This record gives sequence, structure tokens and C-alpha cells, in this order.
Amino acid sequence: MILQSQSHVLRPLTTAHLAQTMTLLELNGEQLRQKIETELAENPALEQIDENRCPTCGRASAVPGVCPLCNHIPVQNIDQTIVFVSPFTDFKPTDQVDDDEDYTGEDINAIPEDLPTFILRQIAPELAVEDRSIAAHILTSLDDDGLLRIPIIEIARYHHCSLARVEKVIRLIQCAEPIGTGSATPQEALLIQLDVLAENPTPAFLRLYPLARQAIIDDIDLLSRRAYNEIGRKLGITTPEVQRLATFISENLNPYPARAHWGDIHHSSEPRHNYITPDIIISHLNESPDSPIVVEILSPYAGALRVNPLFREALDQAPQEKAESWQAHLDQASLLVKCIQQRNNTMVRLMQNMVRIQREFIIHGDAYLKPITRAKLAIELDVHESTISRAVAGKAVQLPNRRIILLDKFFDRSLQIRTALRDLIEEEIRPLSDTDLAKKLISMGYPVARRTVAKYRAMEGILPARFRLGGTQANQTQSIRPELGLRSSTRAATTAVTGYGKHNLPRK
DNA sequence: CTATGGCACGGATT
DNA sequence: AATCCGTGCCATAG
Repeated sequence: MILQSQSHVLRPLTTAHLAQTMTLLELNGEQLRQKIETELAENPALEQIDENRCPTCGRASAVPGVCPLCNHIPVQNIDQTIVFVSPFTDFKPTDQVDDDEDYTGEDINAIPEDLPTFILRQIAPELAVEDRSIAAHILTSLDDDGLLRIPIIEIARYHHCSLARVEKVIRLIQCAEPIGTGSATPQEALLIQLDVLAENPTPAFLRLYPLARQAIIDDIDLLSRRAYNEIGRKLGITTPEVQRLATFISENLNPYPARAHWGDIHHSSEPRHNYITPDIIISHLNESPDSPIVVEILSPYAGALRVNPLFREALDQAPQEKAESWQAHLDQASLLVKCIQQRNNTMVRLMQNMVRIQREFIIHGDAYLKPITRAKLAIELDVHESTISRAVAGKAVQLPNRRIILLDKFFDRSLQIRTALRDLIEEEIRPLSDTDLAKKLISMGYPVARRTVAKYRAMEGILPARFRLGGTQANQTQSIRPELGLRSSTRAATTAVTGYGKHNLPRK
């Protein structure tokens, strides 16, 4: 980011300064944007300079030397990593608000209430004005999972309109991010998502598509119980193929659209929304896996921020009675600029280290996450640990594989073991008991107690051994067990509909 | 008797 | 100081 250096007018460090720095660090992109917006509106001393979009590189690929403008970006190249704060952002300026009063960029922490607005904004262009109230009605009737549990006909009756019209609106909503919202059942949501994926098919996908579709329509309950053998029989494919199918489904589809993540979920700390905008984007240069990693820290406002030089000059000729308040404005503005600068600096340093430490994780996935604590990182960065906490809190990162995760996840102590556990169970021939699993994990170098394995299993949404149907030779077991599976669902109600919607363990 | 989930305690983390 | 997390012990289901 390009910030005018105003240090010569800056007052010495004050508690106000420290307080503001910390507060800013805590804010995520959306919140910071609001903050800056109000600040800009209220403080005449603060000025936003418009920067043109980089003509050649757009933004993320703004690597030094590629285009002249990008030379301004503070870029640090730490071996294979490039970290920078992007002056170009995808945040839309708010002037294109085409909608009712209610959008001013809400606090992103206001969780489910945020979803309706989010979707409304997406569909607004295609939505007929007279259908708005219907859309609003639907969106506010969604449950926590993003499903529409009330009968459509009720909505139609309420608005005195045809069912078809309501359905049309619903279809619009379903196609908006997060896809599938507004479906009546998880099953329907899955189908919608599948069909949306079908618009952009890969060869592998085409192969799976008909099977996945049929499996979801006919055997949703079997899927949820992971009764792979039975599904295999009905679909006429082998059990391993069903496994692959199930993996595909759980990685790409989400039965509860409003709940978090695509891809692997299984994470008690993130049953949150996924429609948050990332604050940081990590990608490979040119999308090619061999290139250096580019870490882009998004600035939530276009261009750069600085203290208005005209305002500064004007201060000299300020009328007596105004002088004081003008000076206050000036101070406030330069303080803000300075603090934002500091925030960016911290974020850059943080991400540099993060990427250095977790490179394997970023590239290769969950299994490679190194357990690291905020405290350790704080020592390396030579900052107070609370600084790390603040910087990490509530921010989201987009990984090269397009998945959006919370920055918190980088500090997950057990993720590595959990994925090891998942793999173990994935490959098991016959269901292994928790004790067996614990032994295996220990021999692999993960010291865990049996009790802990059980907890991890639960977190991953994996059924207890006796309800798992192992590989092929478990067939006999399976034929005796179908109802057991059912009964288990009452007891182990923790298992989500498709087994991968995640649940918080009852914790106290 | 064995496998698992619940509760609760203590140490680590934030 | 407040929370989170791994574990041990115990009750219960199979």
C-alpha cells in the first residue's frame, strides 16, 4: 500500500496510538472498510487517492517489474515467497448499492442475519422489483442451515401470487452463493450444487455426475450412514468406487449451505459462514504449482490513504475558533494513516512467517499442518502474543486450492493427527477400534490416548468402529447390520445427514 | 468383558 | 483470568 509518510507531524506515541493500532489489527477486511468509510466521511483531513487498476496485471499478479505501478508496492521476497499488501481490491465501492436501504455493509459478525443481505445483493440484478418482497420473505425464513423449512405454498398464499413465481425466486436464490441455500432439504441442496458444478464439467466430473446424482436421490440415507457396500450393490459399482464417490461428494457439496465450508469441513471452530470475503489470498504465481507462492493481503479500500495536503496548508490560515478542531482532525487522520500502516506491516510479517512455517500445509493440505502456537510465533516475530491473537482473529485466508479457511486453522494443534486418523480409517480393511487406532497412531509418532482418538473421530464425523462397514470382506457384517445403522443414528445423533456436516461436541 | 461416550480435572494456551 | 484441550475414571451399551 502506498501511504504518505507523515511522521514529521506525528505526535509521539500515545496510548491512543497503541489502542488504535491494536483495534485496527483486530478488524477484518470488511470491518476495516467500514471504519475507513466513516472516517473518510467525518474527517476532512483524511483523503483517499484513487489509484487506477493496474493495467497489465490487474492485481494479484502485481509482481515488481511487471508493471510500473506495481513498483510502488512494498514487496518482500523471502526465498520462494512473495508477500505484499495489495492496493487493488475486489471490494466493490459502495456507490453501486442498487438495493433497499438496508445495506450499508453490516458487521460481518452478525452471523446468520448477514446471509439474507448477502444473497439479496447477489440476486438483485436479476430480481424483478415486484418479487423483492417474496425474496425477502424467503430469505428471512431460512433456518440456520440455510434451508427453507416452510412450505412454498405458504409463501405464495401470503403474497397472493402463483407458486411458479415463488419457485422462480427460489431458483434464483439457490444459484447464488452459497449455492443451494433456500432448498427444502439437504438432499435438494446437494442436487442443486451438483448441477451447478455440472455447468463447468471436467472429464472426471462427468464420469461421477450421473452416479452422484442417483446416489443422492435414491440413497441419501445410505450415504449418510456410509453404507458403501449397499450403495455399491444398488448402483452396480464396487465399494472402493463408492468410496471415491462419497469423497467427491463430501469434498464438493455441502448439505447445509449456510454452514461453512466447501471441501473438508470437520472443524468445530468453523461451523461458520463461508461467504465471508477473504482478507488474505494465497496463490501460486500464474496458477502454476511450481511458481513461487504469492500472498496477497487485501486492503479493503481502493487506492491509498493519506492526510490531505491541502488541508494541512489550510490549517495555517485557519480562523482562530476553528484552529483547534482542525488540528484535532489532522491528528486523528495522521494517526489513522500511521496505524493502518502499522497494521499492514504486522500482517505482512505475520504472513511471511506463517507461509514459511506452513508452506507444506498450504500446498499439500491438512496432513502437513505443523502444530504451532501463537506464542511461539510471537517470539519469532518479537511481538507480544496478544498481537498475534488480534491479527489472527476473525480473518479468512483463501488457499491456492480456492478453499477459504479461517486464519485460526493455522494454529490448530490437532488437525495433523486428525487427518492421519482419517486416512487410517479410510484405508482400514476391517473396522479398527479406538484402541487399535490409538496404537497405530502412536507407532506413527503421534502420541494420543485412546480417549482422544474417540474425540477426534467424533470431530471428523466418523462413526464408531462397530457401525463402520469396513472393506469388501465386511459384507457379512453388513448384511446383518442394516438396522443397527439406523439405531445408531438415534444414539449417535452426532452424525450429520451425510456424515460430514460437522457438529460441535457437547462441550462444557 | 470390551468399546465408547460423559464428566470433570489440570495443564497449556490465549 | 478465562478458555481450550487432552486424559483418566466410570457408567452403560453391546
